[in-house]
Amino acid sequence: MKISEETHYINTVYYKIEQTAKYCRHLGTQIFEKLRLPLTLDEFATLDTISLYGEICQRDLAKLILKDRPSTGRILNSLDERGFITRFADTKNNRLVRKMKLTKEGNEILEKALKILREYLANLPQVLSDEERDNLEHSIQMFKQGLEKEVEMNI
Amino acid sequence: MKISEETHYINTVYYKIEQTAKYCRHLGTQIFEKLRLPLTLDEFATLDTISLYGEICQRDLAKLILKDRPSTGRILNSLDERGFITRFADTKNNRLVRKMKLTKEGNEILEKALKILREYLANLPQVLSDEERDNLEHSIQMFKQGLEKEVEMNI
DNA sequence: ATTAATTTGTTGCATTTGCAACAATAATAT
DNA sequence: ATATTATTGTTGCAAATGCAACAAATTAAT
Repeated sequence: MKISEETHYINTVYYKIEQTAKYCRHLGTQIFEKLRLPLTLDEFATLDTISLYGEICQRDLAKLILKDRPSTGRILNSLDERGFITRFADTKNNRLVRKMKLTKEGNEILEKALKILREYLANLPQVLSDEERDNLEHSIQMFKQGLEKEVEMNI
Repeated sequence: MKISEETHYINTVYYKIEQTAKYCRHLGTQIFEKLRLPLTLDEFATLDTISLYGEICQRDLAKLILKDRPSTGRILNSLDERGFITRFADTKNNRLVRKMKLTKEGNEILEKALKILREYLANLPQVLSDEERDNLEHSIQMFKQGLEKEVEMNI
């Protein structure tokens, strides 16, 4: 194995961020399966985000949960069929949009999942110290803001 | 819009990392298309990683390029058909494996892509200062190492 | 010596994802 | 007034992805 001193892709910060993101997703789905939660990670993030904003239209939600519009619509269809959200017509800037909010059942399932998750995560060894995590959050925030100027997300 | 003070998923470091990773991937593919490079981002990363290691077996490569074994095999099939790599039988721990290395054409296309990329990236506004980027690399490295103990990647 | 377990790579399939095109509606321009 | 552009959500399809199952070959166990 010969290692060159030139920068290679796998040594860049882009690679490290993608790698870490994959770890996060794997770990997240593994935890959701292990705990037998009746929601996927994406569904949980969706319910949690709706609960944060109260009422929100689909496109705004799509931007928040990092999905495109069709994927967001499909996730919402499933949550709707299972009675966790209701969708209703509303307006945003005088424009007709489809907004949604949590139902009583949606709130209950979200609270239940949150409770189980919090208990589980509290018993995990801490990955970073508080200070290190603050540093990471700050650095990645700066980096993301730099990228935002260059990239077109088209959602 | 009511904002609660509780932590919500979209405020966690997991979310921020996934978000930033998506930006990286979008930006990467957009640049590769804009520059009309004859490789995709994944193909470039594959060639670049093979060139770094010289000779490597598929499974080890899969771990490095963050793909599973089938996806890695398919990327390699395509690079093989286009004459950028050759594959040959070899042994690793007395076990028969399929290794690969770059062909002359593979080296040329990689160098050409690297040259175009370097020129383009040199003219982009710097996203982070050197110090900030070092901080980010260090923080995310620590975080990744913490996650590695908890997550099973199965590649 | 047989059997069981591991490692590596491939195949096939089901799921997910991304993306373009469309419909509906409203804002803006001419 | 009409046409153009923009926004939102859906549909449909192609591509990518993940995953289980398999084959081949080697190591470890009994």
